[in-house]
Amino acid sequence: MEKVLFDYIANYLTLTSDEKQAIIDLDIFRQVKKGEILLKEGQHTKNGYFVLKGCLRKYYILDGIEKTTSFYTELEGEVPECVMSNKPSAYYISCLEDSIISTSTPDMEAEIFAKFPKFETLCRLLSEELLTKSQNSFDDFKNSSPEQRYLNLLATKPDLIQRVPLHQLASFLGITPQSLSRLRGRLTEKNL
Amino acid sequence: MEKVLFDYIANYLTLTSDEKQAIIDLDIFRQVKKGEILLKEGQHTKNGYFVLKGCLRKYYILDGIEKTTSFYTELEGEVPECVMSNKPSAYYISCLEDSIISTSTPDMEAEIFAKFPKFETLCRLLSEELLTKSQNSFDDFKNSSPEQRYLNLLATKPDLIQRVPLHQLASFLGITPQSLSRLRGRLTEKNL
DNA sequence: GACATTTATTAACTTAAGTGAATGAATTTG
DNA sequence: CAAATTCATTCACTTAAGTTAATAAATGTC
Repeated sequence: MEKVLFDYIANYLTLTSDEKQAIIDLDIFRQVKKGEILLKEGQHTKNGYFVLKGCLRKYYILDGIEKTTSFYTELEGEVPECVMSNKPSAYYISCLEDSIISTSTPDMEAEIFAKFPKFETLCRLLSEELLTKSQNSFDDFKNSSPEQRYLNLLATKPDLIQRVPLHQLASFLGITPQSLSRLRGRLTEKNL
Repeated sequence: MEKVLFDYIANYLTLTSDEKQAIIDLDIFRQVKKGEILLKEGQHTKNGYFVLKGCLRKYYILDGIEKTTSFYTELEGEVPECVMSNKPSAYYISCLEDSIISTSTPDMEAEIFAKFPKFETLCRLLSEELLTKSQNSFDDFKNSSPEQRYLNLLATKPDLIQRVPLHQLASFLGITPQSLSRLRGRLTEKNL
């Protein structure tokens, strides 16, 4: 798994073997079993999550209904809001497939930034890029209909539709499972 | 305007007078007149924008229709995607009110990070916080109906509804101007 | 001040999403 | 393997959003 992570980092900057060793020494890799819940509503974790293999899901429970808003697959992840804010988490993060993830905490970051300032640059670049992507996705979401969102997902992340239960995809697309089912019916009818 | 900016920064870290002077020396403040377009679709700006006073608007033109996806008011702003990606901009940024903004470029950042590493920490913290906020807003958007979104906006940013034309608010809320008008009619009828 | 443009609303009609309920298939679990 | 749970689909019905068009008010411009 080190290789997967280092290849990813190599897109942003070059690490010396010292620096790589410092990351390995942090002992950040963790195996997670399908179904395990990493974060629950009301909890105060300090862990950020980054997926090396597998898939995590972020969801809220509103009026007793699960509302999935994100999936994290290979080379994706997030730092939960509660890590930054000290407020209890408003949502859950669970594991959809047996996964290997890396976890980090603000303390670990502070420690490694002090030793290797380069890592702070890395984190800055990553969060700037993620911010831009998040804003882009949000704009696209606002500018498109449920059908366009589904087709867009099909075009950009076809694997998700295979890996993930459809009713979870539905709330990810901002609609109900019934609507998604109907929408797919309409589409396959059109493309006979 | 320096004071406004420095007070904002003070929420994240403490600056020495040397560091403040370095910012002033960058000469980043700029007056923008209502109606001015700061960024057009197809352009390749290197400028990020941060509003000290006034209001900017981000919009796309799709099928000849303006789709507003963001407003930036006091102490808000963004670094356009084209700054990061070298791709031409997919959207416009225009000025809704006579405004005072600060602009920055990656070159300016590199220069000041080299002199004062603290500024890189500031930028990391800011983009991490903005990322969390962006993800939060996106989640809320997915989890709510147009009516809930409008009511939420009314509760959290009542000033926007005064400052901004309603048809621009509509696409910001992910609906058409007609739907927003109807929705408001429904609401005022309920609350007689 | 007259004219053009922008903005907001309203209405009639179409389309699609939400809701509640039922069903069967697939998957999980004891 | 049987029972329970989860998952996907379908249906009938309700609600609301999209669309097209018309109108009037507000705003900006020569």
